[in-house]
Amino acid sequence: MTRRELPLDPIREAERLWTEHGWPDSAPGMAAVTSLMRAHQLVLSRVEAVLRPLDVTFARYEVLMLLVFSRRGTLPMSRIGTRLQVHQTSVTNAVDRLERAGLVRRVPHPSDRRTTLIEITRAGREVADTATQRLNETVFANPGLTRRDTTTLVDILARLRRQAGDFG
Amino acid sequence: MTRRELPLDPIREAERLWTEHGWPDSAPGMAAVTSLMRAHQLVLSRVEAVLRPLDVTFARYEVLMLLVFSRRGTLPMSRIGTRLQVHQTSVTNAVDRLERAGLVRRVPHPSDRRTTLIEITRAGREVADTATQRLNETVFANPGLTRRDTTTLVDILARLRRQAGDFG
DNA sequence: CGAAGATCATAGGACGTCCAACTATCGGAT
DNA sequence: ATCCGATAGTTGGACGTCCTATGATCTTCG
Repeated sequence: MTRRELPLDPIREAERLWTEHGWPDSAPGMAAVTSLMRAHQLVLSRVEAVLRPLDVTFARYEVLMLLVFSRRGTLPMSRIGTRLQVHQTSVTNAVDRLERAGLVRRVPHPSDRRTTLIEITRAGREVADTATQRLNETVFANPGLTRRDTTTLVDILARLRRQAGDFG
Repeated sequence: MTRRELPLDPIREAERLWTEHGWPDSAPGMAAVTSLMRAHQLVLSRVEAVLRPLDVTFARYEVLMLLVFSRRGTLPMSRIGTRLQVHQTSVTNAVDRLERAGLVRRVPHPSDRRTTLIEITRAGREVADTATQRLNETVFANPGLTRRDTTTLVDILARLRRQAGDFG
């Protein structure tokens, strides 16, 4: 199907080249950034494959779960954006699709007419539950790493995120 | 500007909720997947900010570097796709834009009329050099992690990628 | 040698993300 | 009381990624 000539890790290759070309101090950082890009793609596609039959994407699944975990099953758009760390327009996009699919509903905020509240529907909760179950079973319970690597990864990325001003 | 109420790490929060809701075995995996998504976004936006003034994106930068590192400054489209682990259509897209910007050129393959060779231009090399220098200085030399964390991260993600069939 | 199968590249479409611009609405300062 | 800056959402556009389908070209094998 593909090539059999022992496919080396392209990122290790790049790191070697980086060092040889006189940028040894930047080689590890380059490798880290590149690894992150690839790993993200791989993991995302695994997740999307699981969600596809349910007609949701990971982005929309995250919105649903945020609503499921909220007290009243209701949140302002703005709150969704800050919690998920995505641009407001991405929230509008996700909510548009979720609403079209009948999984959430836009309702006016009682006191502030600028804000729109998003309310999860019965169908939305069902999709969220099914999706969670399948993701837990097929991906989260088996992310492709040992338990030890998994927690180390989470810790390191937490430091990276904090350092980037993500939360702390 | 935003809220001052000590913003906790949303991912730690989610992990806690996951455990409380009866999915303790999947909580670490969920946290890992989610962390990867966020970290990817953060790092990518840092990189794109550096490249924007040069009118290239990271995806196109990667194509340019692949060509820079190749013997003759020439590679078939298909080769670019497999090396960068992206879909063929993404390569077509990137090459279209690079060619429009005069950074690469499409030339016919001498013996196989199906394949198209991509050749980097003088201008392409200059952009690649400048971009590399700036990325090295501003991002790769300082990825937001200690050197130790950086190498650990690369190692863990390598295991993840191999496990997903990325190379090994 | 000729048909069937594999490979290469492109076109069109769906999605998510960001940015810039714009409209409403709120709220605080003068 | 009013004016002006901050905040909430939407719209339109640029990009990257994938998927499916399609047209050319090899390649392999009966």
